Amino acid sequence: MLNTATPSTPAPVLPAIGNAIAGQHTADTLKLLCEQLKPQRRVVHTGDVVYQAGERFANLYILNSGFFKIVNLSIDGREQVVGLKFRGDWLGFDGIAGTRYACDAVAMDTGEIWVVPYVALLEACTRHPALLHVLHTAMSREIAHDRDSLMSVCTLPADARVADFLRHWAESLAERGMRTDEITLRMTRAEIGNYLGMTLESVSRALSRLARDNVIGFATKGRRDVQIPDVGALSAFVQRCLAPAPAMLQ
Amino acid sequence: MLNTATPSTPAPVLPAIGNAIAGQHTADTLKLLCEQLKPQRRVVHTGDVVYQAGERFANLYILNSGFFKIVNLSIDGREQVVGLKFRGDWLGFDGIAGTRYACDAVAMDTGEIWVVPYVALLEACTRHPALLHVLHTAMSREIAHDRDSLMSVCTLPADARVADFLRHWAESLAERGMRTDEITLRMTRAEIGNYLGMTLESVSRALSRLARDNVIGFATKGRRDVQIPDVGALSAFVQRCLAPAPAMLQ
DNA sequence: CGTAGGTTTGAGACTCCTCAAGCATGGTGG
DNA sequence: CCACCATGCTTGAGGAGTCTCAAACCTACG
Repeated sequence: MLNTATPSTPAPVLPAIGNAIAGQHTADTLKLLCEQLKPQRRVVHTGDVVYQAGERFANLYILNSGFFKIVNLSIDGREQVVGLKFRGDWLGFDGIAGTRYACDAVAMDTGEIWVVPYVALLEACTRHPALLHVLHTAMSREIAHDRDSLMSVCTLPADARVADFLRHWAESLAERGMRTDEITLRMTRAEIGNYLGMTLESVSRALSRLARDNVIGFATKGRRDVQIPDVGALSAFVQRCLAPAPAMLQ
Repeated sequence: MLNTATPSTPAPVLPAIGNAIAGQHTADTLKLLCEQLKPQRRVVHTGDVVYQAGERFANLYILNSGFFKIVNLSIDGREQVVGLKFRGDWLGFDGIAGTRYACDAVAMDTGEIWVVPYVALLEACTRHPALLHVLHTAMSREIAHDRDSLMSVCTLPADARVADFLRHWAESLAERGMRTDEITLRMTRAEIGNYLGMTLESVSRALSRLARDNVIGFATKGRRDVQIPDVGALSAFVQRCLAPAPAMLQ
């Protein structure tokens, strides 16, 4: 659980399938926010808690670099990873409604977050309406994505869920202009399984099958790094899982 | 699938376990919105589509009465109920980010919605900042609730999921000042199962078990109406499902 | 009164979980 | 430097839970 020396946000690199301006949108938005809000910057390391369930809500956080998980806790002690956040994402929306945060936000790597007091943000929005739309867009995206997660968990078998998880991860990186052909999962199998509603053993088996089918590859050393030569192959794998025996030997 | 003659929002009635001002918060918020926004009112009937995935985003909708489902659609044709909405809830947040709605919103009963053009809402917010906080609260609640749904699906066995679903439904009604001792499920078993990530048969079996354990009851005629004498019993049932064999016979 | 849609219940199949063992990796201290 | 340990990963065997398929029932409606 110690910090790796290298932060997880290398200089943006072209994604495998080249959209030359990939990541530009994220970068532009971040620039706007930084200029308008002059946020306090805070460096976090693996395991650092950005905010905690029950803590009084005051700030939103914008992720400039690093990688974070959102963990929901139930009264009876169940623990559930309900979200994963990358550069450009916001943290803390869950706190607006109840005056207290509803879950934990934990860094899974070294990174930098921008602290934005909610009241200061609202004030800035009156001066600069574009900010308000950026905020709403971020919340809207989160709502839409949470629904997609629910659909994945509800409609996909275990193997497809893992494939879809990797696909989404790769696409998130691509949107931010980062390379997707080899990604480093900074989550254990147990965390992935928790997020996807399955056991760590099932995650491991799913990954093994994906590797056997050459949909993904493993780096020479260790199995934390996953090679994704073709993101489309992951989508195809998902479809194959959904069609039990399509036109097998047609 | 025809409309029932009676709309689903009777005059607010005290909830089973009396919080004398239950529903007051919802009512107050709706009053504020109505006064400030003077929204266009629209009556909908069972099956009416409020908005559709792909349709150009322009409006948000506030639910004054009735009962609605949010349906996500995947490219490959999977269909997933990802949300249920009651009086006081908002519809359409998913459209803000992408300029188009990301899912379908469908009425499951006769009801009334208030149409609020997004740009008009923003304009009104500059004049009346309290509106902005109401909007953000609504979005925040939605985010928090979506996460709770994901946790339910990921961590609870089938029976507990159904119990938790009923508990949440009853609490939603209670918050709005409606009676919770006998509720009418306006969803088929298939829809419930889809929402909870299980088959209609499993839902049916779960309900039968809940009835056998006297956690719920069925009305004399038909099995659409569910009696919930004690919402706490549903929570207890969920806990019992989570503790496989706790202190069985000491 | 017949039909259609929704529900219940059963039996068998299949997926995924549980439990267990063995292996790999990386850090620590002798 | 290497033995040692902790942690995480993989794989197998067996079992629990859920799904699939099928039949029968019930209710509403024409």
